[in-house]
Amino acid sequence: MKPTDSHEDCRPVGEILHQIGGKWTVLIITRLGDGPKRFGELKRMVGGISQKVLTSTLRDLEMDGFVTRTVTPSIPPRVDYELTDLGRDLLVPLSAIGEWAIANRPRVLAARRQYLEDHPEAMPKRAAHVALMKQAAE
Amino acid sequence: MKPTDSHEDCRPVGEILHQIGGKWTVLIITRLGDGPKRFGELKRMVGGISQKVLTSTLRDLEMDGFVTRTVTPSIPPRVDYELTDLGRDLLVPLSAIGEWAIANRPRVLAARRQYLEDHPEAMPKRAAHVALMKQAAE
DNA sequence: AGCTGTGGTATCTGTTGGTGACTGACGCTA
DNA sequence: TAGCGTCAGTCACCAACAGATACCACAGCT
Repeated sequence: MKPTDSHEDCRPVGEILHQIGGKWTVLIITRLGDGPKRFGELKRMVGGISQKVLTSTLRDLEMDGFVTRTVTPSIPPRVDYELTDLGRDLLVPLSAIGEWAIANRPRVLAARRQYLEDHPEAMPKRAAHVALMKQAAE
Repeated sequence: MKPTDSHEDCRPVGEILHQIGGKWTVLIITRLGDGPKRFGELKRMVGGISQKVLTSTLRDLEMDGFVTRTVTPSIPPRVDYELTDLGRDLLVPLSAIGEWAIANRPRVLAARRQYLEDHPEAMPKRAAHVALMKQAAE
């Protein structure tokens, strides 16, 4: 089987999913789904994100054409972020997968517990796993 | 310090999307959608992935309960990977977002070109952006 | 001996994301 | 009038992680 053909169908998927797979991206896009938001507003809504990371994530989303950035040069300055048509378009499959994640998280957590029972030596190395395991513990 | 309640709806989404947002995860899951595959078979089908990354990605997917790993201790050893029910379940929203990515990649690429025109000084810092820009250039 | 094909590990580097300090013009307040 | 907080960032530094390169053990074939 030739890698190249089927390959080309899937590369862009990987690329774009890699983009939106950033740690905070989904949170931000779904928050913006309710309407335009200011920078600090987003920061408070998301909770736990640093300014630097929020800034760069929003820059990326702006670069990809998912959000617009509107600056009002007042004192204090005001910056509004809003989803573009493309962003709202993305919101559809994104929230679909979001609902899937919410609905199936127990299954994933159960699978993790199971895995650790079956492979007791498998120390979870990745932080994300540890985080999920803590969720599983409660 | 809990910022918001709606927060809790979205954390799991971020976590799971971060997992499947790995560079190769989507490729692998969609390949496995056609049926069980052997390690080397997957490696050839995906094309360009290193063994280590394929191994660890499959480990993660196994840990999350998306694939099963069946070892036949022959010489040479044989390892088969197959989607679980949970994995096939995930395949549905995942391929939805996959189709979105394929359909909308031109829009994203156009947005990137536009952004670089509007902000000529904005050298893309992230490697993923550079990769996409190269795609945009051709 | 040397090669291929099997699945996987050891090591190293580039990227991501996180922390804390700093900006600059203003408004509150004590 | 000196200090503190708001707002939307930037900068320097750093730990953690993802992913690429190289290697391993085993068997069969030539």
